[in-house]
Amino acid sequence: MPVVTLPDGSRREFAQAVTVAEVAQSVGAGLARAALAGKVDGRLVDTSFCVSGDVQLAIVTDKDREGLEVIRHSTAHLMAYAVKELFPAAQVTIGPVIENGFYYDFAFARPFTPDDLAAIEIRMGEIARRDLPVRREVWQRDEAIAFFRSIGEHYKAELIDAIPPGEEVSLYREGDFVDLCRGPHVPSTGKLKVFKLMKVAGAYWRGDHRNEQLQRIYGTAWTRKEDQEAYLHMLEEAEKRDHRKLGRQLDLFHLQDEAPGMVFWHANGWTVWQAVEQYMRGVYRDNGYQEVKCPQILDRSLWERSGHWENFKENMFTTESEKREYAIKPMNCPGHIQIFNTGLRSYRDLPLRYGEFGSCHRNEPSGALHGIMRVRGFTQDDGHIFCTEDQIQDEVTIFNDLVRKVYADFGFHEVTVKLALRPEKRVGSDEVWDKAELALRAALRASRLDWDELPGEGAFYGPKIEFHIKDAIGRSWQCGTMQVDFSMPQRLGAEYVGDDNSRHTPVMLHRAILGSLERFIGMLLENCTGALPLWLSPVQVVVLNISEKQADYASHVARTLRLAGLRVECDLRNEKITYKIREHSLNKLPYQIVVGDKEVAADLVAVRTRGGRDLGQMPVEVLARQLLDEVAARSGTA
RNA sequence: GCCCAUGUAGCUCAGCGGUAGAGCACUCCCUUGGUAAGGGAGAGGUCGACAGUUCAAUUCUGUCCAUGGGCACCA
Repeated sequence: MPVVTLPDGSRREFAQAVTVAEVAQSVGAGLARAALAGKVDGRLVDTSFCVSGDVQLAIVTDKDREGLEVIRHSTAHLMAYAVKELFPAAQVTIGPVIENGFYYDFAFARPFTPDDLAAIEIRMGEIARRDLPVRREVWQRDEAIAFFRSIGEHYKAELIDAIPPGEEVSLYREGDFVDLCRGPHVPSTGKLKVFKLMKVAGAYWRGDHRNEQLQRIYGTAWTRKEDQEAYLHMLEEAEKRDHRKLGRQLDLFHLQDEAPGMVFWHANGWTVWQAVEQYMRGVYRDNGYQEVKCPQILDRSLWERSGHWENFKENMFTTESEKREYAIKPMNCPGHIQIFNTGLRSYRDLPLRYGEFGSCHRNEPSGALHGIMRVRGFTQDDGHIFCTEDQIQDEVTIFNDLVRKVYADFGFHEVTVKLALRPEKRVGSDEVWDKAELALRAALRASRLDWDELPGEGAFYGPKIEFHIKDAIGRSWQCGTMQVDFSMPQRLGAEYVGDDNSRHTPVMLHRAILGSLERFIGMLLENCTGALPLWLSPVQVVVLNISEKQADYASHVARTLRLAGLRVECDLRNEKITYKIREHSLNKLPYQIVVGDKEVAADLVAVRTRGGRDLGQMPVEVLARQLLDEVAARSGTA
């Protein structure tokens, strides 16, 4: 006699075992129609799930987040069904839910074309309208494997083979389509109404590039048509925030065919760069770093000793001269160790912190390049801290706080933190890795940060904390990082004399706050849609004359503001004031000063912001002071 | 590197087996105008590169290069 407790606390008693659907029906016909799944004692199940004992039960509908996930998962199956109907020779593999939708990977002899996608989407709609019931079946694993082999689904057979013994093998059947799946799914295909196929892409079987490449079809699915439209609209809007578009519009930088992955910084972009770099130089200065600068090119033997050659030679640019082979530096750490090694260091010198704006080159795979976010020539705000084991946690904790302060100054408040743990290919003993990973966890806890752990994603010499920021369309990019390294100092012979008067190897912390200046500036642009805060704007103020008569006065105003330390332009073109204002506003120029006869007569300036806010008339000295305050505060501009 | 798509004027894009078109930007002229586009005229392109098919290729085919979206990679 099961007693079912609903989320509102009400209890229902049943004479015998009941399904989730029947419980929903007992509450009301409307709820029964809306039911997509159930949540029994916190576990998501099908509406056909049978409740035999006393449980907490919630009926999941399209109002619930889980309901949307079930819809997306079932839509992935619907797509696989449609693909199998249209292309029986295609093999199905996996089809998970992802943010905003789902994908499904297929093995098929020829590529799916955009026309195929359109046909698949139409067929999906037809199958959905058939309103086929979706039924769960539990199979014996050997039978399931034999079954999928018999219908030519070899990937599915392989997947079942990999399910741990003792775990249930569940299949879902809708119409003629049967798929291995943990579930749950919607009760029938008629629940799937709002979806759209987005794109086709290649993807490796089991995510391994040594395996065959499958074809992945991405789709989006929603509970309501309006939600899908809003999502598609959001994507369109996000395109306008693309840093590549903004870079062109605002005349910041460009890339061209002759230099793939290397940036041409224009005067405006370089001004932004300098504002960022000078700010970071202050961060070095105020936080106990010594700024240094190392050679661009170093002998191959050094990279062999550091371990970089073995791990990354394919991705290093090399050059040779007089029978010596060199590598263009992909990293700054070996250079910093060379500086460390020039003197006999004492434990009293530690922690010793070096910082560099290090220009690095890496021959990244062509497919990895992305605007200025992922490039081949880039500049890191790279630092290395030489310290003792006892100092690690403090240094990492201080760094964690510093990163968040710097990000806040740049207007980033949503930062996700990840901890990448030992990879398969690594140097150093397990004992050393245990120590390094524990140290980073302890520091993260001390900084009261939440983090996700990424097994196998660490650097070859140590684990790393990663600070991620999202771009305009929600892709996550690593910017800051903190890495503990017990190996490289030893490999490159770094030593200090301890208080016991004997030699020790220091620990090395690799750290960057921005990561690469290129990427960080790209993120900045997308984050503010090109409307940079005043302190970072390439041109902060433009002075506009209404007609020729005020040209001298306008020049005088511009000169005054420039002498006050602002970046100022004067626009004396023979154009209407409305025309000039429109153009500078589109260029996101923060402050526009209008001077006409009235301002000349009163010795004032009329000020407006790029957002169209009228700040009225004021003496130019007052304006200068206000703007300098805004620069100092690093705040945004309307 | 792999899969798919794309590459035409400075930018955004249309077009087509018979050697190219729009809007904006640019130059000149008129206009001296008070807070997001005043009017007129003009100039500008070996249609990404190289091969092939063809009487004829920007258009069709192939290779390469680059870009975009994914995958893989990311010290």
